[in-house]
Amino acid sequence: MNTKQAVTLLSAIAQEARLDIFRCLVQAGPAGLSAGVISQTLNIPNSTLSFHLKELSHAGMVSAKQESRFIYYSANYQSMNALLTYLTDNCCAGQAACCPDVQCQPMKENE
Amino acid sequence: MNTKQAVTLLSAIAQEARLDIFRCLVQAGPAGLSAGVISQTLNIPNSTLSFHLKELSHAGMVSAKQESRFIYYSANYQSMNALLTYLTDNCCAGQAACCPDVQCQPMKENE
DNA sequence: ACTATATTTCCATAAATATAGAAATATATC
DNA sequence: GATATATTTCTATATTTATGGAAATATAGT
Repeated sequence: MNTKQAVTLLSAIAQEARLDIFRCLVQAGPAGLSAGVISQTLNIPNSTLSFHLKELSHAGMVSAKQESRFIYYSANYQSMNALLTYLTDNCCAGQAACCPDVQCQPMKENE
Repeated sequence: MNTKQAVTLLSAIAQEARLDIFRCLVQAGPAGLSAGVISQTLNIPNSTLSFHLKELSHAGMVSAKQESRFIYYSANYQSMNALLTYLTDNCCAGQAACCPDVQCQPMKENE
């Protein structure tokens, strides 16, 4: 991971519609969601959604998989993880007193 | 943390100059660096740097502390951590098979 | 090949963002 | 109060990004 790559990934999710889309997909798990379902869930017009999905997948933040007429989009967890690692690498000048223990949290019932 | 707040933080670092600045500060630790040192280190003109520092601090990604003629900027680790947590919350539909163990890594000698 | 559904591309417009020189402001020292 | 240093604000310009309707493309079933 280098600065440019990280900026590409960050830019992809640094936008309200796309962050919503991304988080939807993160929570949906590896199976992903079709474009239509995302459009309905988040109330985003098709053409706008398509633009954002293209941005996300071009950046490598989500993956697309065609299945008959549907295209299933899913979060690219590898990219997400690489990005998080990049941001926290070597932090705090060795003081190790400032970083969280970020780990995958299984979804809770009430969320 | 909500979508808008997260987008604000992400937008702050989703830009090459600002990501460089931010990582510089992350690695510098809580003491931070003065604007002048950052300017020289990264070779960014004063006015441009000032613009980016304002973006970063306005977003809450860095903190500023005046000390005599100097202004010391430091990474806001709390914001960083909240952001990372927000991105990984409830991920993978409970499969818990996709997330990293992101933790503060003390700086290694050769870096 | 006709029809329905899913998604994307095209397009024009609107809005936000990045850049850096020059001038202004703030603080410190003599 | 004059001078030097640190940083910001002002300004204009250039560039990138977001939006959504309409048309186009792709896939599937009849």
